[in-house]
Amino acid sequence: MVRVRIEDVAAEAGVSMKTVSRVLNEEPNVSERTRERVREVVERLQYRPHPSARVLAGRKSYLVAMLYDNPSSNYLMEVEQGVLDACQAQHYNLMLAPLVYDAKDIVSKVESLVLQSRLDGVVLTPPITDDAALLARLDELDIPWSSVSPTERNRRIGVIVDEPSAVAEMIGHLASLGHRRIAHIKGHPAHGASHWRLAGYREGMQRAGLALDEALIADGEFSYDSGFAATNGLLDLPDPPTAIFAANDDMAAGAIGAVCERGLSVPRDISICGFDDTPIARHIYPSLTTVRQPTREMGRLAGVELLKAIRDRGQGGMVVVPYTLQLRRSTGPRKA
Amino acid sequence: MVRVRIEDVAAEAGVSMKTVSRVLNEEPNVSERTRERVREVVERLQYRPHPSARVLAGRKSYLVAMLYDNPSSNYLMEVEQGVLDACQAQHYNLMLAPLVYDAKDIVSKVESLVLQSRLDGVVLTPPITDDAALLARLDELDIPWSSVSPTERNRRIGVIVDEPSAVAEMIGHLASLGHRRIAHIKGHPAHGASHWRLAGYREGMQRAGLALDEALIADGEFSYDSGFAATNGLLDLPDPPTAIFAANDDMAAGAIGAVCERGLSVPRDISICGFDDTPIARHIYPSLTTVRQPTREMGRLAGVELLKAIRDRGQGGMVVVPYTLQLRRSTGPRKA
DNA sequence: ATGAAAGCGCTAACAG
DNA sequence: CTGTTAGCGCTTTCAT
Repeated sequence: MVRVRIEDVAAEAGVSMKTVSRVLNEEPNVSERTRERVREVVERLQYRPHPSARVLAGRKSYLVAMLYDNPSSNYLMEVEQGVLDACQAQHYNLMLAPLVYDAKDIVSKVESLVLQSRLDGVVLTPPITDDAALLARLDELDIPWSSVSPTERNRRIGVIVDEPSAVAEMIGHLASLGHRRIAHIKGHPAHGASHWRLAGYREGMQRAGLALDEALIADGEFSYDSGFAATNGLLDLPDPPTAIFAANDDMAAGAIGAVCERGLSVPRDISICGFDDTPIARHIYPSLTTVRQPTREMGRLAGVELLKAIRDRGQGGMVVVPYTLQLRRSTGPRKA
Repeated sequence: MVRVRIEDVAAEAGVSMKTVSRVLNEEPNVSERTRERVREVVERLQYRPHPSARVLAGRKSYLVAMLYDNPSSNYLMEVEQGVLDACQAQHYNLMLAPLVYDAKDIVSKVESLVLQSRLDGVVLTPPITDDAALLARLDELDIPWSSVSPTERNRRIGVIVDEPSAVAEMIGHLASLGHRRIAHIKGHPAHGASHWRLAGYREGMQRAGLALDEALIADGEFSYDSGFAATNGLLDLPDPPTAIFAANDDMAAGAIGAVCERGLSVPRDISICGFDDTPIARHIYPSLTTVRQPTREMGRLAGVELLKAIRDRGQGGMVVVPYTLQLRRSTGPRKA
């Protein structure tokens, strides 16, 4: 089994190398008949261009990187799979770039990464999506970038879900179960998602006509432990909440842990809900009511939009994907 | 910022391109003085070889693939990170190759992958580790391969933990808590791990001097749902177990769900333990007693051993890494 | 121990 | 619309 080269295809199709190259790269100036013939030969010979030769000769690297901070979160790994889906479909390579989000030298780190590896573009994930200096530098270098769930929603290219509406709807669900004292455990302050989820909480409370008690808004940082601690604080309040909306599933899991630890029961004594629909949501007891974001699909779309922009600056945009409320067993009617 | 090429280094050091190349690739036939001088210039100019040029000109691809079946398991993503650690450290690229494990055409699929992408080697994960036909073909093609937790432990290159001992120790722990009727939920039959964990269960029971009741050995397939179903079966037994060892954490989570569903309590009414120490183990209530495998480290070592073999056939071997018992809250004394 | 020349397989720039 | 020529930056081969 010896490798088929572009020359072989050209000979077989009775055209020049360059014509084959044009067909492969969907460049203009090839007649439809020739195009067809070349495609047929490519298919028959199972020809695949040699990636390194392509990169070396051309000005594109066919390489994009995904920049991320927390390498072991479930969420990120789902996104990664999605980005990978998009890249593989278009024969791009994906480079994983774990970054310690230390604002000090992040710009220069990314800069050398981009230059050294000749990246064609980058996918940004929270909270790196919100580093203004980095975004500015990428623009200067003319490197297309695409963001997953950036805080600034009108930022050119990327994917978002309408988080405030999702949360407001979730609060509405709790209200419809009779809850009036609904608490919120906030996410990590550096993540834009925390901001939008809090906004959705406020809006949901208002829409449901419920009083906003600042004592019911607790600090968290997206981790299990922070959800656990925040819940203990809430339960110690003189007039504790009957429902808690945690800004993500990990914190909701922590909340359930804290409630169970006190010998209370979810949802009988208190309802808990989260956000993300990570695998854990189905695997804890009781199963978690949460907002489902199509995480993998979001990664894929972020990749697709980025590749559009790479092919043609000016293409690619901000895609809004739908969320869904996953009503499971951790929420129920307010205790009589 | 223009790219430094090997020519620039050569000129600066007053030698030929080829000499620089020799130093870079640690080839012989360069005097120590020259070597030093070249290294100094490389450092000063911050020179990095262009990966594509290297691949195109040479016979190595600097590319290894990780073959896997189930793309969304926590376990696999940890392993992947580890393999990535090893690759990045040695400037190799990692290609992710999700494969539908359908024994029929897996050999030819892998074959074309290896040939088309010119892989220098592959990392295999369960259950692909155990496909004899595939292993034979890789050997024929002279492609080095490294396995993570293969069933056959004397298979040349890879990483394992001593699973039978780990499980036997866990059973010993349960026995020391007074449990005598200890059940086991088996893993997926196609995975070698299932075999070893069952063996460890039998051995542990024997060592503890406990009777082996085949009715207490239930089928599972590593999923939450299969653990849930198996547990329901066990609890319906005329003389149900007081402790359950599930072959992985997901099934243990399912077991806890099934127990809670019946209004029973873990560990008061029944003890549950798992295997793997995935993130879920700390995030469910009660937190899960389990066997910790250093998953990411295992991926890294599989990568390291593979790269040794790539550099020099005959190098690389089977590494045994230590396990640890993570005693948490899901196991306790047998109910009086 | 070192170097010169000839590609690797493709695309860019320029001709027709 | 199509083809020719000259590299991309490195490693290989073969001299010296």
